[in-house]
Amino acid sequence: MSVVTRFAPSPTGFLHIGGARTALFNYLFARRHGGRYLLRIEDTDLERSTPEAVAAIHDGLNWLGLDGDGDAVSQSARAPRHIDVAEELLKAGHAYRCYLTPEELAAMREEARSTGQKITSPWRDADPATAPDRPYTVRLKMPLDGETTISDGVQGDVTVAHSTLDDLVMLRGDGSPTYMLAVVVDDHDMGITHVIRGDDHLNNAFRQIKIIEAMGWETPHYAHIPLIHGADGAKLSKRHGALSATAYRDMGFLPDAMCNYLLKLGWSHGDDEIISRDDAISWFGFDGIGKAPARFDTDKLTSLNAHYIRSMTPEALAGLILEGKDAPAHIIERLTMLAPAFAERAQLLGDLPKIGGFATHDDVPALDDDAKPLLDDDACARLHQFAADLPDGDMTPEELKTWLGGWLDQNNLKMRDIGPCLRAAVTGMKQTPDIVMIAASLGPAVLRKRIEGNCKK
RNA sequence: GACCCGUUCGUCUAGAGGCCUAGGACACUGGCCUUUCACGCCGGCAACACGGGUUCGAAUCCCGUACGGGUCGCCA
Repeated sequence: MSVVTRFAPSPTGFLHIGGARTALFNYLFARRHGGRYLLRIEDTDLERSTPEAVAAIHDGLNWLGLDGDGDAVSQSARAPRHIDVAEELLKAGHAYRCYLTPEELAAMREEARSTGQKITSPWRDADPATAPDRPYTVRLKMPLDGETTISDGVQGDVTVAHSTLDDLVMLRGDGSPTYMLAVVVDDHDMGITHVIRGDDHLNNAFRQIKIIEAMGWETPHYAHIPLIHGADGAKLSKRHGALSATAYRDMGFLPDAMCNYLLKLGWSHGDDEIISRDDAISWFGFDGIGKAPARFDTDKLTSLNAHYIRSMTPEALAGLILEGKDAPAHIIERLTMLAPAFAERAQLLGDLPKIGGFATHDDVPALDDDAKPLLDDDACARLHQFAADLPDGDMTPEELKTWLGGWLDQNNLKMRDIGPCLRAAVTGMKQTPDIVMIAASLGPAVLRKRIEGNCKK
């Protein structure tokens, strides 16, 4: 049997971080089994669904490399089909028209809540001839006794007594299908074999199964994954910072880091931490998923991001340092050489231009507050001497290091006498990678210009 | 309230009765390296929610308690 999974977000905003993980798990499971991973937009609630939100979700999925196979299905477009199924269930006697008004329902619900009972519509077994002339909903007839057990891929065997299940509404008073009906019909029609979703749907599954059984369809395999919580353990909400996947892109996180982090959040493969997409595909399975909700930890995401930044190519890093701007060939070459060293101290993509900005041009860089104190009169005197003695030709870092060693000996100086002040004058900063490597990459002309510019006294 | 699910270091987790004086990662922290910062390396802190069983032996199995989460919509 070929595996078919789906990610079915409701387009009420952006791609939620929890949704992104659900999508990832669906994607991974499908790929693992050589199956298909589909997308369905649950836009049944037209009032809350917007085209912008649909676009935002696609944007988020695309960023993470989790586009669905083929075009996304729009649930709202399938309403006629959903209604047909409800009619069929009505005809077969599995469903009934319920004429309860919202007010009556509210009262019954309150009553049921206090007694711990489920609500039961009096119309379930009423004589159709007594039906009033007013809008009605179509409800599924739940079995009155017995129980249902779901063998969930993550939760294991879960059993619920039918006596706790109320007759779910499939068609609203205005004739439109509800989510409960729509998911079931769509999953069936799309041939979904494995339903992987948040465990907030676990209880719904028992209701949905009854529609499936009433239609005589095959029940899919379920895997209800635990939700993600905020750092304080509470449900993820706005006060926990960013909720949307793309907000993390804007903050400077890499999609690979995000996927790796999301994968590790609630799923594990022994002690493995850095997991490539290929490994994830070959290792992923429900047995590695924990049952308890996990807390979102930005620190760990950040450390993973730092790792993935370091693994980027020098060319890609150079592009990031330039923030997409054009630069002359010698600058590109310089940045490509320096990039790995810059990457070593970056945690977010936005750190790169801050760290390597001084190398993106040949002008004299401004001194920041930490660098200024390093350039006192003594330091500047040494730097002028250094600039005067420096040979004209370009040198490799090794050659410069050798020359510098000799120069220091001649002048009876130590590296600490020239390193910090040279760094300050040439980069404008107190902290950078190896100054010898930087100096070599800048070349004598730029070095002299910057020393003179920043040591005018 | 009813019904479902869960509970190992601060956080993510390894762990499927003896391999556990509980391992890894992030965070925190001591040190080394060094021209600064970072990386790296070495070390430290720190957990089986609680109480009963079962067993020669339990983080692992059973029961209860506490706490946390989820669901109970003509929302999805």
